[in-house]
Amino acid sequence: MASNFLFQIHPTSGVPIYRQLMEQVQSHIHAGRLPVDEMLPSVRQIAEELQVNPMTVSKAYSLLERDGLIERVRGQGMRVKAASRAMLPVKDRRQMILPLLEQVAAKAFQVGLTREQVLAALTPLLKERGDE
Amino acid sequence: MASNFLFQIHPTSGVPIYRQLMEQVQSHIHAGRLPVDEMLPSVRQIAEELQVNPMTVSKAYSLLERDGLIERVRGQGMRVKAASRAMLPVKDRRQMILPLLEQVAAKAFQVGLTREQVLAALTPLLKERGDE
DNA sequence: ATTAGTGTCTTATAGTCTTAATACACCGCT
DNA sequence: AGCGGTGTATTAAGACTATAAGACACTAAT
Repeated sequence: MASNFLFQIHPTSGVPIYRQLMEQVQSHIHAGRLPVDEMLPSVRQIAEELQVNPMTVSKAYSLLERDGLIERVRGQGMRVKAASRAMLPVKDRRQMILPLLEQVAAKAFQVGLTREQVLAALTPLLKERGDE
Repeated sequence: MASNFLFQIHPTSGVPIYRQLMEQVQSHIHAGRLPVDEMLPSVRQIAEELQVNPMTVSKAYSLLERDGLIERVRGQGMRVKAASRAMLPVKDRRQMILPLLEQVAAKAFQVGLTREQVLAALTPLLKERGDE
């Protein structure tokens, strides 16, 4: 029940489920929300919660292992790899959100919204810096 | 050669090409960049410029016609439909960028960036309000 | 030893996305 | 009538995505 807040799928986005999962695991690791040596939620657990096929989750895990972010512990599950540079400095974490921000800029231009209008719409959506 | 700046495809995003095209046409119409009765770039023209199959472009156009945004003029091409509420008020155009902004908020939280850090990264990407 | 829990492999099925090459009906113009 | 321009239908193929049901090797705990 721990991964309730960790993952969520947008079925209408067009982005494959396994890729959405990969991105989110990666983000959580780099944000320090999934510390090194922490065990990830099991394949079947995520599959159950998100109402998704276990093999789809397994695919995301396999690719993350291939990328060196997590490692497989036989009979136990997946673990955040020590070698993975978890908890990156702010500068690098900013890098991770940049593509999305560029997308926002492009969309704002297409829709014809000014800088101020975009910022005014975004600001209330961002958390005030409560926990951690 | 007119559609050079109107459309651009992100091949790595995972989002189907025809859906990227649909979104951008829709944005351009609602921003007033494609006025009512304006003829859209031809299927073959877009296909050539984006190095994409004509049927993929046609699929986007067909779905946009089904949605009532554009209409087919036999032997000529596609035209921005009069009934389509082009040039929406700011309030409605803001609505169109909202899902993307929510995505930013979620990602910012995952990556562990504060509100100020996100705004500081986004601001320079947004155009200063030059033309139109 | 048994049980329940890991991730993964296998086989099969279905659907979506994209490309390719051809062909058609239509329009505007010469 | 002919030409070049519209969008679209057709057929075929290939790659990718997701699901289903079953099986396997392994581990931890009882």
